[in-house]
Amino acid sequence: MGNSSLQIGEIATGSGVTVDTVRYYERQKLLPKAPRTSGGYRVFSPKTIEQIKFIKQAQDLGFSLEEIKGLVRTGGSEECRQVRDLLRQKLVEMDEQIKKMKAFRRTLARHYSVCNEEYEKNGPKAHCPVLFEIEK
Amino acid sequence: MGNSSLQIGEIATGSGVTVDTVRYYERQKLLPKAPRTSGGYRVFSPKTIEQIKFIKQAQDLGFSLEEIKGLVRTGGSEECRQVRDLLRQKLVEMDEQIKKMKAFRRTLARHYSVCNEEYEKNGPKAHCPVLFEIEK
DNA sequence: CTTGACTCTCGACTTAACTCAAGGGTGTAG
DNA sequence: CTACACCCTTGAGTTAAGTCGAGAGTCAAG
Repeated sequence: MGNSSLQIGEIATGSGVTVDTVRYYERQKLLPKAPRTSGGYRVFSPKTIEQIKFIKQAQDLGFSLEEIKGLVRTGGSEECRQVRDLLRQKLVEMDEQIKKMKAFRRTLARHYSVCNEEYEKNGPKAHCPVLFEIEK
Repeated sequence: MGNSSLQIGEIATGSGVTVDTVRYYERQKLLPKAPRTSGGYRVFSPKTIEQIKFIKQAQDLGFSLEEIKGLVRTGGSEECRQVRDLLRQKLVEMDEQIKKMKAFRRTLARHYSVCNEEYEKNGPKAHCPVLFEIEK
């Protein structure tokens, strides 16, 4: 039974966001409503830090907060099947996304080598052939 | 020598954006400044459509317009080496991104199977164990 | 030579996801 | 008891990437 109640500033620094963001996430229902002390201070459990990291990670991958809310269902009254179905759908979407990323990576790699060859041949003043310059 | 001059509406429908967006991209220098007719209408070549599709594709993968501008260098006066270096850097970033996507996919997949098992066991009223509910 | 569809600019509005400022309470150390 | 670092709410501001409206010009068809 370690000391497991943190205040908002500790949550913020622990998870790499600002206190404003933590409050914002609570308002947006991405985090459960934190209980309060008699003085009105929010009280958090340490796992809130992990929750925020999860949110940030998903966000970094292009999920909107609205979508993340779906992945996270703070409400608790949601039925398990709904969450499960949403997760399955997200998995499919991610597979597509990964595929697209790889394809785009190949596109960029091709641009890179065209660009590189041109540079090797004509030096720094080369007329860059990438994309919009490709249009000859 | 096919007919190769389109007006903004054709570009827009051809690339799946609005005319406002095309003008916006021109203002933001994501597209070269289109020449005008005597009447002031912009004149585009059909490859503008491909250029816009490229932009949209990159954007869909999480690049900001500012980053895409870097990949695209409408200016023409840029040195080839700079573009090449930027491309190389972007390739590295994309590799990281793809790696992260795969890791997150695994996270979601784990959530999915936990969720699914719970559902199989306790039916639709199951207490969903995913993430924020994991904190039993 | 008048429709009607299309285009032009300019400036204001929108949405997402914060971010900040003002004005005021809380809590603990000295 | 008084600093001082925290915390609170409310409401306004910010940035990115469009989106919309007003008012006006262009151009092919009839």
